[in-house]
Amino acid sequence: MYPTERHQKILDRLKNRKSISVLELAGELHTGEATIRRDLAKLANAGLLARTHGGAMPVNALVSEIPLQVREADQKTAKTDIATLAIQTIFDNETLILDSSSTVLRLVPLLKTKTNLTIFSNGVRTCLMLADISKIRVYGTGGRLRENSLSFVGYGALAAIDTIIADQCFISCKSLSIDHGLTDLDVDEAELRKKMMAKSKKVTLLVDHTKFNQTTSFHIADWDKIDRLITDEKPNDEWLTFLEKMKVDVLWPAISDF
Amino acid sequence: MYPTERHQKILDRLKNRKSISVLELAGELHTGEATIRRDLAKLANAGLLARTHGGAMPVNALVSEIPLQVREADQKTAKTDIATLAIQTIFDNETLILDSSSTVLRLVPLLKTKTNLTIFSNGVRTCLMLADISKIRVYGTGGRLRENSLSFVGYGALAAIDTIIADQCFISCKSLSIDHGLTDLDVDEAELRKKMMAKSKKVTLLVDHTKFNQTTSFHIADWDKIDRLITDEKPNDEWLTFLEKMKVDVLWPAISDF
DNA sequence: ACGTTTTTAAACATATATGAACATAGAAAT
DNA sequence: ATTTCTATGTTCATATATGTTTAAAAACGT
Repeated sequence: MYPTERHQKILDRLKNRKSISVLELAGELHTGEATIRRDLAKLANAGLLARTHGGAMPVNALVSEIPLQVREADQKTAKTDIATLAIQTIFDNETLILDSSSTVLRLVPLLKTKTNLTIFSNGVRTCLMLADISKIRVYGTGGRLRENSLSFVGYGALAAIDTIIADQCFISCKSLSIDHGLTDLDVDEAELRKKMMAKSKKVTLLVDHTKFNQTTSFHIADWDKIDRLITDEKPNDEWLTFLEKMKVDVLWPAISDF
Repeated sequence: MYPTERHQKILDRLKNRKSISVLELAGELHTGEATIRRDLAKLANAGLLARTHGGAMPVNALVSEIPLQVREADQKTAKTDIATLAIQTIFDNETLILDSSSTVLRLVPLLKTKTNLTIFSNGVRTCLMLADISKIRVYGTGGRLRENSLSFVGYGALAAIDTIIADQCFISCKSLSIDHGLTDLDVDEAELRKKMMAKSKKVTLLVDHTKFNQTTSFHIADWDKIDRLITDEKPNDEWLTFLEKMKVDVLWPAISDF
């Protein structure tokens, strides 16, 4: 049996179930566990299913994004580290664009240390948190509301971003790859981030280390669009060399240990 | 069973309950207490439930996250009465505009009884509550965020409303007067409501009885722009005569006592 | 306020799952 | 026929998940 044929069978089996195990698949498809794991890794990478320990779950948006939220909760300190570095790159009187990601959201409380900021965001939670800081002018993009991420996307959001020019934008994404650049699971979010970057003089990417060397369905940008990358762990030498070549400034917490 | 799958089950179980205990979950899901505690910690960390001693409570995360303002607390039954009447004027497949007022907000939970609605709103809380009802397409206007009302106003909001045509709009206001029509305390909110009315085939005003015979600074509209008025008490004869002359349909709760 | 009981979170132990490295076999290309 | 490539299996160090124990914290009854 060819891999592609098996991939299809795996997806078929998963369609009618809420989950399936590696062992189960290995048995039914008469192949080894390693093979199944490799298959699942590919399918998960393509966004066709969600990997779990011991098996996989279908990615019916509803089901899949919740576990992702949970997984993200683990990275709590990572995101705080990132935010602490990021706040140092922001200056008084700037106009910023913030995306709707939870990583960027962590930056919001720290913004109260700056004065006279103007901030645009498509994140409902981001806007809500910013509303507490009265000295910041906050603009929401509006647009279609994505329920699971509580963010505005689509034509309305794109049009809103189109009307402005920002000094900086801070964005995150689901996955990073040297070959494929930044990618995301949602086409609307990807489009919007593309626009955000285009309308900003400087682009900073905030991502924790778990996002490296992964690819998801929708392309956001290539590395030449990124000015600065802030993460929670020192990237490996391959990445550092690559990022230097692409003229991306890289910041991670250890850098302050000198 | 995988952690992610169990997380989902925990959330499912919690959906229909006011609380659930660790022991109960451990029993039903055939796993140890420690595991459940670890799960709950993660889910709570992700904001998907609230931890209690011995168990967990559902946290309608989106809504409860926002402290309900004092304004919303009083006139509670009045606004519920109004919402109950208003929902009967809404039909499946309609496109609605809702303003950001707390009176109109009370209408949102009742919208789940309708199908295929498309809703535009400038209220952040309105959008958040609507996000819970997955079968509704929700569009936020975006614009400058007014902190105290958590609503979007200004050019961005006006431009967003300008792009649409709605079947109905539901708006409220600070004060009503026979001579001066509808008025509000905020110039931006007034402008926006004017635009909302202009872009709707039918305009319904939701106001409790305390708003009658008052005037505030900014003019929203005269009575000829209003198609229907829903309130919580029968207006006096002067008002009834006037509203009849202006061809405004008036609804109040007593009307259903027949 | 006090002591008792329950609940919790951290530390540890164990079992299972994972991905990387390597090896092998068969298919495709030369 | 030989080489190259791909798919698969095997092994192993590591990561993850769960259960168990224990000390501290919180809730409770008196």
